[in-house]
Amino acid sequence: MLDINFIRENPDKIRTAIKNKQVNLDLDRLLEVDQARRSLTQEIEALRQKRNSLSSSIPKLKGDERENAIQESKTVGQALKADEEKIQSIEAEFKNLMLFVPGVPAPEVPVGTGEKDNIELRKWGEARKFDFTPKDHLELALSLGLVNFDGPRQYAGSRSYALTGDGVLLELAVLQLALNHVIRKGFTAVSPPILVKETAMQGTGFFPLHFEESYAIEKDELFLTGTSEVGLVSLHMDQILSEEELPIRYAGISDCFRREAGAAGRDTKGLYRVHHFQKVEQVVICHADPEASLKEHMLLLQNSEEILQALELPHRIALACSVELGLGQIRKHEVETWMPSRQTYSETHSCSTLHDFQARRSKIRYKTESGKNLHCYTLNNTAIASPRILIPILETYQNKDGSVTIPKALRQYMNGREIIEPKK
RNA sequence: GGAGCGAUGGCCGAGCGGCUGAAGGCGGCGGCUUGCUAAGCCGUUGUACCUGGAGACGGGUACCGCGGGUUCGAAUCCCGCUCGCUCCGCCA
Repeated sequence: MLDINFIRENPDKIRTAIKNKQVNLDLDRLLEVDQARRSLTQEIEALRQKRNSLSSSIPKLKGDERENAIQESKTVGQALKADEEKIQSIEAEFKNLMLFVPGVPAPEVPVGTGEKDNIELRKWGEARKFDFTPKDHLELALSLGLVNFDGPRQYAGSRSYALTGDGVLLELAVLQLALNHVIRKGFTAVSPPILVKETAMQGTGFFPLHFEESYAIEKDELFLTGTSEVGLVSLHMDQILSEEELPIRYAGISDCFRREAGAAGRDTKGLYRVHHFQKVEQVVICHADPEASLKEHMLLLQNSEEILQALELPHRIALACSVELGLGQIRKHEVETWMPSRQTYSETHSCSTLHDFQARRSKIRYKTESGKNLHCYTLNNTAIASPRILIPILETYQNKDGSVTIPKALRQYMNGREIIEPKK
């Protein structure tokens, strides 16, 4: 959600954002409703003022004067009731439209219509050259006994899987590596609720637009979060923080659930696109300052790169173009890790700046030294997500005999082991 | 799941139809005091929106968990919901 004052004063910026992000929103209608809402509010407040002054005079009056005042107040009350009913629908429409106003992309964000317009900023590492025919992660994982698809498919449906044996340990290892890495950077570990109310989904910007992406527990009116970002940001919902608390840096760890509603039939094989995964997520709540926010953004990006470097996985950083940005995102960097079987860099991390988009929805503010309450800025980035990250690990670290060498950084979390051998 | 109790400002806590944006205390801030001194005294102290003003600041409206109702008038009465606590039951 954006500041309505900003929207009123900068309709052109919003219009451009709507166009470049390809958002479906009638801005003129919003401005119209805003105008109607304001003038009706003024009318209502004038009526209330009248009623209040009558009410306070009534106890002091006697006889006819008192009766007249009561009658007049009744009349005012009726007019008020009519106006209040009228404003209800206006207010509802206004609130709904406000939920669809996009954040304005940062100046450096390229205008684009698809992934092809993202700008590659840098690459790290060299894609491994194999002197044998490499297997893909699916073949490797199956032959090493790291995963079971056949069973889960029957009782859990498509895109389901069970990690087994060393697959479980490998997943725990990457999660621990990432979590410890960001904890060392001063982030506070949090394992937040993943079953949340609609208010948290709306507050973080996932609802109403991406309602179809989440699993709903209808019976209890709860939703499964697709990222711990929801739980972490919502931790401070409706709060006025003190300035000294900022920036707040969290390392969330949680199961993540995604319906992949718009991706039917895409990436159905293997561990790339699944409904349920584990993720260590970085979330920052900082001052309402674009510069400070940018610094935090770069810090988040750096953390993720360092984790991939610790794993010695080749990757690249791309600046997402306008249409690739989510509704609230101001800027986003994709971190893409080289996946040998796909012969391409594929997204494993996503680093976003949202300015006050989430904080306004979630009512997260802080009090400045001068006593003003400002909405915080929020940011987030993946630290690691599994099992997707297992794809480049298995494929990159595979050996000719079908075994997989465990990356050095993970060995301390794998009982010091160096290799995963095929089952006999 | 059953029974009961509760939700008031940053915190504690009074109010239980008009005099209450809300007593009192704590905390915070400003000032005074400097022989009650890790203290005393005085003042001040919420949030949002509308509106006037360059600003300082002023006017108005709303908010006593949330939403509705009764009433000329609701923190106070009624209904629904949410959350918390206690007891019973069930249970990782």
